[in-house]
Amino acid sequence: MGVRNARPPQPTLEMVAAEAGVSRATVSRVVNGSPKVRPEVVVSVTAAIERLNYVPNRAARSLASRQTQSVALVVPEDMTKFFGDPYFAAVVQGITQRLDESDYTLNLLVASTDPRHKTMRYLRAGNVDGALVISHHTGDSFVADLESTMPVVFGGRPTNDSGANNYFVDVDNIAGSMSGVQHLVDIGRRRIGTITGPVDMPAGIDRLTGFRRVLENAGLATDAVEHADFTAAGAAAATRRLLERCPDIDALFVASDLMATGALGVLAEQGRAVPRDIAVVAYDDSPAAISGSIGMTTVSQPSKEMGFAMADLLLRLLADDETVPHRNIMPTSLVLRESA
Amino acid sequence: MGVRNARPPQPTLEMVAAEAGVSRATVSRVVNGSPKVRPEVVVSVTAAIERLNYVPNRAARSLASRQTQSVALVVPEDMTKFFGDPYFAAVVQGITQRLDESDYTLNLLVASTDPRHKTMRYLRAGNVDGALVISHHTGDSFVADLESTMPVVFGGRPTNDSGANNYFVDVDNIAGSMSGVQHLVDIGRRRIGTITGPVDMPAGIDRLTGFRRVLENAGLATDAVEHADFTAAGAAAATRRLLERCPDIDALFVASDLMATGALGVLAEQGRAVPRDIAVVAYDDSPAAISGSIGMTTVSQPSKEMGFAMADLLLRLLADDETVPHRNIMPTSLVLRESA
DNA sequence: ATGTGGTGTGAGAGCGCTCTCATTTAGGGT
DNA sequence: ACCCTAAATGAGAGCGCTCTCACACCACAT
Repeated sequence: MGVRNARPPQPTLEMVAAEAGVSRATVSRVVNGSPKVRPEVVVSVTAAIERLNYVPNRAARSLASRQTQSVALVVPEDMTKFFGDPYFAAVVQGITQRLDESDYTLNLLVASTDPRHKTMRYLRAGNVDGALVISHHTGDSFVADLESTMPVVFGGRPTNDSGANNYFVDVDNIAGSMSGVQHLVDIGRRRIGTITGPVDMPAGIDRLTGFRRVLENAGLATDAVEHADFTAAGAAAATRRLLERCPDIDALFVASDLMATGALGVLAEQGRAVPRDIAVVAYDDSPAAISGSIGMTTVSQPSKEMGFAMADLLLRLLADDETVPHRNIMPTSLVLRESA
Repeated sequence: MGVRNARPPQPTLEMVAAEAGVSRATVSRVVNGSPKVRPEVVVSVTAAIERLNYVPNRAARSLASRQTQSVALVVPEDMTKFFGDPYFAAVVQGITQRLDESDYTLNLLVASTDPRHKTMRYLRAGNVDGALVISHHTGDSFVADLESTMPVVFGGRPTNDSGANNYFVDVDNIAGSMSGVQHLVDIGRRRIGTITGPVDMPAGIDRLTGFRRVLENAGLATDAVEHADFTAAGAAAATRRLLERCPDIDALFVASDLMATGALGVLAEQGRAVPRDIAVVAYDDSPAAISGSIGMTTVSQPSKEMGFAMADLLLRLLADDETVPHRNIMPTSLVLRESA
């Protein structure tokens, strides 16, 4: 184990109490902002804390209070995917924004392939009071275990939302994708293809459903579908397959901005002009939508606000707020740029 | 505070001990893999643990052992910057790779503007056994406090590396940038400009120093310098300034791949062909170097390996390994692609 | 029989905090 | 003067674990 390179020991509550000439309990009250301490005592205790540069020990505190004041963000994806997609950046930003207003801290658990087990142990070991889960797949069974242990809020409708007792924040992905695809129909496109997200994720499934629904309503073919994995490279490959199979498409609905960057690359490479030859509508309205040489028309979802809402929901759950709604469905809107 | 939505209480060591008919101490030994327990006892205790689905409580453990088995990665940048730059993704990946082999967990602290204080409190509250710091700036005084509290390993030479008792992993940024700039000289460019990183960061300063050194050796002008902030947008603006001030440049050394994407955008926009009109050499060899339409010639640094090395160094420090070297300088190499 | 030296196990004292009570103190009311 | 109440404080029992000892036990040698 090792003796740890010698460090000056941190001051304890006990020491502060001695310094201030009061009991441990009183110092604890001051630290926790209890109203029932005489003002002058508060002052002297605060001074003692200052003098000793005291910081309460988290382990002791959480052992005694059975709370950790921290929450986890569980992301069942590998690092590359997590860092590669600006969508995650936005969500995390929203989450931290809300958390910064509280005194909870965030624990990022990007649980790729193997350490799924390790992550669960970490969570169950009482390291956090609650969890936020984003980008979960059908196969992610660990979620059920998690929910029996602590409050959980999902980003995106959970795959097993049968009981309706899950808490989650989402957009109406079907309506969102419908607005995007409808736009393609409205501008006169008739042979519309799509690059989908993973079909083991609600966001992937629902956006595909929206696509189909619009085309069926319009009496158009719905066979130009290729699946991808929410990565640029995966979308590029899918786009190649699609162009090979359906060379006649005049429009493309891509289930995320990041994937659209991949698709646009292939389109350029094959000499298909956007939007003239092929109009493209993407999804997310993340920075990826405007980083390229051509601005993307995309279904905008308030990713950052969703992160904020998730954290807010969880915090209220942790505060035993009885009034919290189980689901928070946020609005999407179509943002028109150059690609369609 | 709230009573926490009722959850089945987690089993404790005590309960496992009762279940297995041994003492707490023995269960503790089994859990911690002590060799001095009779094999048959190990079996029965393990069975009891399994039966109760026991997971040790981290708070209690760390209170008693004075260790947390987790380390922090402190990044004094805002979220957007952190998520925007693939360099960070690579480093984090390397860190987690090393940590996954151990039983330490990572705590990501992306400490933007305000919560610097909050971060320090978190760290000093004994939440982690040690810290990794990347992307630190001259003004980041909190680092000194940190070092007096726990072992710290830096990614990149610390700004105050006076005492030489800091631990860090880095590349020779001066030599690295020299190799890149020298290449520009070697291919016959004579009016070479640079977009630098922030000059309050060693990586920014050193890469600029390398730039200057090569040009001075070659008897070329070193005035075509514009400062940026390691973001694509910042670099784009700097490139515009530079082209305005020195329209005659025939080569550009950009201090990071991400910044180079911004520079290339401006170059394209202004109709300067790369590499014909302006040859570009970047730095990092991150995915950003190959994601664009033109492959970047770039100074490759082993970002992921550096993350791995940082974590490795810290873990050895935590294990009281006396033999750890204070600094680990890793090699760079020039990767030739199309941009120069 | 007695001693000697392991080796596995249990008892028990904390780790630094919170929180329930009991106790003290001050302030009315009669 | 008295009692009664309310407010401020302290004493002390844990929270679930680790870790130091002391002890019991079993060879094996004397």
